[in-house]
Order: sequence, then structure tokens, then C-alpha cells
Amino acid sequence: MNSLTEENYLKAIYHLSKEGNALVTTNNIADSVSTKASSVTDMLKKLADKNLIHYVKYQGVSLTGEGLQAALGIIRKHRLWEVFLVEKLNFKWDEVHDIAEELEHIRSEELVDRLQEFLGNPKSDPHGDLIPDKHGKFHKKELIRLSKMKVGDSGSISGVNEHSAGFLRYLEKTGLVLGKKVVIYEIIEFDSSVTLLVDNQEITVSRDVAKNILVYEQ
Amino acid sequence: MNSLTEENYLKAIYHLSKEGNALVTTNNIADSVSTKASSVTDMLKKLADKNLIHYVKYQGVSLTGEGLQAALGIIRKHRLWEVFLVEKLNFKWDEVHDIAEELEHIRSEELVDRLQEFLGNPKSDPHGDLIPDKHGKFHKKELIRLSKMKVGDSGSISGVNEHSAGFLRYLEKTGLVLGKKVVIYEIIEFDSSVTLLVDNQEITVSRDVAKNILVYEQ
DNA sequence: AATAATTTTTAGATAAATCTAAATTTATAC
DNA sequence: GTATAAATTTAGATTTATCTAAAAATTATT
Ligand SMILES: [Mn+2]
Ligand SMILES: [Mn+2]
Ligand SMILES: [Mn+2]
Ligand SMILES: [Mn+2]
Repeated sequence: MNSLTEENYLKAIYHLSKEGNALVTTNNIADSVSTKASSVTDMLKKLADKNLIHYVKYQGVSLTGEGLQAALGIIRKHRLWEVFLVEKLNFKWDEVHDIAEELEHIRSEELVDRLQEFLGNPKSDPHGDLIPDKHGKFHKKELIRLSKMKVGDSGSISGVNEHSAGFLRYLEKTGLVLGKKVVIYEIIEFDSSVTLLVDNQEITVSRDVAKNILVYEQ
Repeated sequence: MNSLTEENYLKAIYHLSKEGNALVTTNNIADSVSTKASSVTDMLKKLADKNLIHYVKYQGVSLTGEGLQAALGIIRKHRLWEVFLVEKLNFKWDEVHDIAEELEHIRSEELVDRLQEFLGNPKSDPHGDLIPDKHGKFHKKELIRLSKMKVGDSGSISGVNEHSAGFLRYLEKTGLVLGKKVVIYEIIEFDSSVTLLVDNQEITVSRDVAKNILVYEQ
């Protein structure tokens, strides 16, 4: 059983290793949990003793399998509670984070499972972040090729099928980057090229390009 | 801002002063919060310094107005969360107490107010205990004279209109004490006397007696 | 490669809440 | 009313998480 403080450290290490590199540094963690580097060092020893992190003095830390599962458990609770606050208690999406920071530490497994069910097994929280399931697995987004979508469909660009530098440079130049919201505006019969609405601008791409862009619908 | 531990002490003092006498003793509290008398003494000094309790060495403690409001705030949260767990998450009434012990310490005022609204402003928790409102007031039970009830109605004896020793002795003797569950079995036309079912026994009382017994219906 | 700057760790203290054991106060028994 | 028992408080330690200041290790600069 990890203390509330240990849980917050694990969560911080998880988030930091998502953005930056695999190894997280002492000062990064100190900033993240609003404490001093010396306090972090103390806690890192403790977490390493409990086999929750790999810790090499002066080098940095990463989560062990066990530590990762613990972190994902807290993140799951955080995001489910955020859904509850927005969907059931009518909070705005920007008002819920701090309350969820407290609720995420409530221990009962049964409570989380039932909450998830009560909320209709949501896959993402009010900020669009994915909610891991009971076993720490993220529900893989169902990605669809842009070329398979119909006029009026919409979604956000979430992947590509073609990784050549040329193709990626092309996407970059036309603004079709990851996360960008798109609406299918028109499909030209003659060559099956697709006109999209992106940031209120019309952009037309060939069928070859459309086949290699993966979209998360709605 | 009171710590989680301080909140638990305040709640314990509140509950103990409800059952026993006004002054609560060190050992009572120690039992109640599962700690040692010496720890309790330390905490009592601290709570007295914060003006949450009246504390006289060796004599016992009682809550100040401020301490009472703090205790009622926690009890309100505890009972609202219990309603949530039973009504919304389908827990059984005997499974919710321990989870509510954690949830009662979540701080946001806004959260509690919205939770109360979401639950339809319940007046009592799954165990029948009254839920104080935002200002620490209990919704007064609607008591009805036994003489005004109809055949088939039921409820629990919750007060009397006549406080003479003779009347109270009579009630004591017939077993019509506070909290007793009663069902109206028959109302005799001739003199309006009432036959009740109490503990599966028939008891008949005169109209004069029935007029002075107050029942909380259902 | 030597020096300086930065990062990290160690050493020693502090605050909250707890404990055990001893001292004090209050209650009960004779 | 004194002796004994019970309840309560004090004294001194312990654990968790934190801090500041100093030492050690790593990284960057000349
Ligand atoms: Mn959040
Ligand atoms: Mn947190
Ligand atoms: Mn309860
Ligand atoms: Mn509690």
C-alpha cells in the first residue's frame, strides 16, 4: 500500500517520462511535485526499495513494471472522477483537475470499477486524455483512413501509414499534423481526391495521400 | 484548514457526545479513533488551541460552536457520499461506511453542494441517519400524532406531547418507547382507541394516549 | 585538462502524529 | 480518611515527509 505522497511521485514520474526522455531527473520531479531536490532523493530511495522505480544515483529514474501499474491505477481514477464531475455534477472541464487530484487517492478497487460502469465505460476524460482500464491498458483508438471517410464526417489526425521523410514533410507543410481536427468537405469523383476543412481553410489532398492519413473519428 | 486526523477526532467527539453525556473523556476518544490515551491528550491540546473544543485537564472535552460546525460538515459529506454509493453505484447499505470514511475528507465545498443536488437533496443516509444541510441544520422530522394515523400506517415513535412522569411511566410499562416501530392495526369506532402492532404484539391505547404520542411515519 | 557551473546527494533539523513508560490526578474501596 | 485502583497527562522516542546548508558528482567552459 503506497502512501498518498508516494502515489503523487509515481504519477509525476509517469507524466515526465511521457513527455521528455525515458530517464527522469531529480530536479524535474522536484519541480513537478513542488518540493526540493533533497526531498526527492529521499523519496527515490524509498521507491527504489519498494521496487517501484529503477534508480541509479546521479543518473535518473524510470518506473518498474510494478511502478507503472501503480501510476496507471491512479491516472485511471483521476480521469474517471473528472468524467464524473463534468458529466454528472455539471462542472466545467477546467474546474475539475484539483478535485480529481484528491479523489484519485481514494483506495477502494470496487468503487473505481463501479464508477467506471456508472459512467458508461468512458474511453477518455474531459480533456481528451485516454483512460486506462482496470489492467492498465489504454483502449486503442479506432483509426480510420482518411480515404474511407464520407462527406460530413470529422475527426482528428492521429497517425500515418507512410513514414517516409518526404510524406511527413508534405504533411507538415500543409498543416495536416497530429491532433489537427478535420472535416470531410468534398470527395471529387474523378480521381477520389478529398477536400478537407482544416482551421476553416479548404485543403485538397490526393487519394494516395488520403489513404495514408489515419483519423480518429468524432 | 483542519488535517484529516483533526477531522476524525472532531467527528469522534461529536458522536460520543451524542450517545453519552455532554463531556467526552480521553479514553472514550482513544477507543473511538483507535489510538492511545496519550496521543489523544496531545491532540486535545491542539484542538483546544484552535478553539475547536472546550478542554479542561482531567475533566473531559466538548465541541465549541466552531468545532460543532466542522464536525457537522464532515458528517454531511460522509452521509451524502453513502447515499451516492448506494443510490448511484448500487453498493449495499452495509458496504459503504469505510469508503465514505475516505470520501468525507475531500475538501471542495462546491463538490458537496453539487453532490447533494445531484442526489436530490436527500434528508437521510442509507442507515436512516439524518443529513445536516450546508449550514449544519438537520431537517426536522415531520412528526404526526398517533391519533391522526390510519389503519395500515406505520412509523417509529419519535416524541411525546405530554411529559408528566405518570404518562412516561405508562409508556415505559407498555413498551411504547422512543424508536419503537408501530403499525396501526385497528381503530375502534366507539371511543377512537387504537390497537397497534408492536414487536408482533397487539397493544391497545386510548385516544387520549394516542393524541400524545408522536410518530415519524414510514 | 583544469576550472567553473550545475545537478544531485548527504547531513542534520523540523513538524505532525504516533508510541511506551513513568508521573500525576481523580475516583473507589476499605 | 487513607490506601488502592483507574484515568489522564507528561516525558522521551519513533516514523513520515519535509526543509536548509554543505559535500560530492556530473556537466559545461575555457
Ligand atoms: Mn486532470
Ligand atoms: Mn494527486
Ligand atoms: Mn457511515
Ligand atoms: Mn474519517
